[in-house]
Amino acid sequence: MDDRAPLAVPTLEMVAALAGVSRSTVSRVVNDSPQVTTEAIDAVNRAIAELNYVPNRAARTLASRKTEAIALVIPENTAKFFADPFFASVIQGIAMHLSTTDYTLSMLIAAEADSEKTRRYLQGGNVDGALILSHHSDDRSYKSLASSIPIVFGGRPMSNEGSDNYVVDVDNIESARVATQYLIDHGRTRVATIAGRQDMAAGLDRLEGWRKALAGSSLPADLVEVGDFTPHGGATAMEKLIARGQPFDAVFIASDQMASGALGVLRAHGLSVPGDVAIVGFDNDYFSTTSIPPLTTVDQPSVELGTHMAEVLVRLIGGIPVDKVTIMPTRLIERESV
Amino acid sequence: MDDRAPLAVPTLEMVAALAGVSRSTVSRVVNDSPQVTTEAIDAVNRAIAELNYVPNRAARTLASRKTEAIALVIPENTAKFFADPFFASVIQGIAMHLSTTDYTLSMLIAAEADSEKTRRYLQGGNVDGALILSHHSDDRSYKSLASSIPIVFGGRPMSNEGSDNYVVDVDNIESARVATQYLIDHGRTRVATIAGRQDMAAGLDRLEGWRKALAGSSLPADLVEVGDFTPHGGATAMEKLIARGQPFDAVFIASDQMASGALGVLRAHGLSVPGDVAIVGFDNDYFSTTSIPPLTTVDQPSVELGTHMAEVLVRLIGGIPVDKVTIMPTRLIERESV
DNA sequence: GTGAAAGCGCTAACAC
DNA sequence: GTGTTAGCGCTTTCAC
Repeated sequence: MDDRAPLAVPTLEMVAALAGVSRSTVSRVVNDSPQVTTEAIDAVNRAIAELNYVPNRAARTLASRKTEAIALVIPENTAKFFADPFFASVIQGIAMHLSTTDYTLSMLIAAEADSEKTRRYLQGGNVDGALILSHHSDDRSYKSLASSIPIVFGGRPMSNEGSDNYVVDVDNIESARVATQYLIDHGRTRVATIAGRQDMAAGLDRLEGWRKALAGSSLPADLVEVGDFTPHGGATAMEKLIARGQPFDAVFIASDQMASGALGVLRAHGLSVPGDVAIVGFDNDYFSTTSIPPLTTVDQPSVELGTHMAEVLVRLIGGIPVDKVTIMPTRLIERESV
Repeated sequence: MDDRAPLAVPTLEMVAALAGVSRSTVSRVVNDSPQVTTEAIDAVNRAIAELNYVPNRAARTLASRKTEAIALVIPENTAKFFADPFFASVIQGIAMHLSTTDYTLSMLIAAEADSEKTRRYLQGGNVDGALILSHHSDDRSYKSLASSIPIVFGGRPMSNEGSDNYVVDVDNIESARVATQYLIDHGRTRVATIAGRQDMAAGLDRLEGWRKALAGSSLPADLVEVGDFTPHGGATAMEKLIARGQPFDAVFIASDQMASGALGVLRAHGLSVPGDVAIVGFDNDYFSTTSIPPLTTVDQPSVELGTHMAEVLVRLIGGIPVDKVTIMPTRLIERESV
């Protein structure tokens, strides 16, 4: 109507004027301060509605020193696994949970080249806290950050000496042990493994679990090939395993994605599952349900892992006490590959 | 060393003092203003390094009215497809590209319940622009936003009447037509389709392409079942297709994820691929390369789609002219399912 | 319970 | 080329 003030973004001051109160009062109402009279609240809310007022986040952040933002740091090498259903689900869980709060989610692909940039961003008062997704060896730099800003790790950091971090994880060692033991309990005596990347905790720990199970049954633990958690990596690892020429009747594969690649190779070599080779995977992603045969695998609550990470961080920021370490439960899903 | 000023975050003012210049000059250096003497630049940079100064983003945003932030809006219904390799790749492309710029990526899961919240966020001066990922019918609300903030759509909006939007997409109709024609050219005469969700443009358009090819060859176009782009949906659709009792010797499936589910059903029914039924999928995700048999499919440059979306938006924000519509090329990958 | 006043840390005219 | 001066829109003591 009035073209002279075309896109005037309403400010708190305008709301105050319209409501007939001071800016402080408007601010109090907006921030749910308890000590404001009902009348004032009503007047202000009416004015807010009428003006279609939206608080300016930058101004708020500047004045309050709170950003209401959380960073999701994904190391570049991990970003390549974006398509991995496990990671995707974790991220989805994080995003979904945060969308129910007032926090904003900033996604950061941390270039390994200049971790400086990431550190600056995190320390530059851009966010109230950070979620750091599972990654490899050089996570020491992030750990140091924890002293200046709340941080929650998804998957234990590689360098876990201090173990003074907040982390949400599953018990990879025990889960892998159980999975391997399952194979042994089903009469398999030559149990190989396709391990995950050895520069990631999950890769390391699942291999460790496999070793433990074998050691406990005094079975040889020599058949190990390392993959990279991708289908292609799984296929390559399986090729190598077969090329060794040593017989095996079972394989514990550290991720269903790798299993998807491995299964194809097995079939190409005329090896049947579970007839010739029994398989147990890890993740319980959709591949494991649609594969031929459906995969016996270790289920981990991926979405919940994300949800919980977000929850822990939000509490941490809010000064509410939380457990440093949360281990989410896994369970073996029995299907037809064993 | 000096415990009396423990965590004093350095400000621009401190840098100015240390460098012996005014705050304006520091600001100019930080913002790469051309008209500053080399000496001044050096002095400032030295001070910045010494103090480990990081500009406060909120203050900057407040003063300059630029946020240097971009929102990635993912409609809640789309968020469920987070694990879909196609979406994951697009997001990865976006994030990777943005990480090379100064822009920050805010991920927003847009709850359908209150799209108000999303709109407010986008209009509240929190971001300089927004990327909106492919979604369903009620995208009209977002389109109206385009007048107040630069917006780029990934995948054409459903309600494309005005077509006055910036969009990055592939030609789904033509790609599907080519895929279907390929089946026909290989002698198949009863070509069915498993379509994608009909409340998404990609679902609609790929079905349309299939129809076109069939019409062009005067073959019947009656065998269509609708899936939801997930493996499970693909399996269900295939079950229905088979349950019809009408013979078919080929199926164009609107996504490789659905094909993964469908393939299992085919096998369960003792139908061989491509012997009994030829299959062409869509996406060229990793499933198509590891499946048995490897899938002939339509490749779309998913990561590049994301990269390009980000590029277009950044230009748009910068006031640099860009094409409204970008259609990225697809190509048929011939493998062994036909 | 409410208002006044003083910034939060930075950018952006405008002078010099 | 560089400094001065105003704010950007909000929160937050501190009085009243």
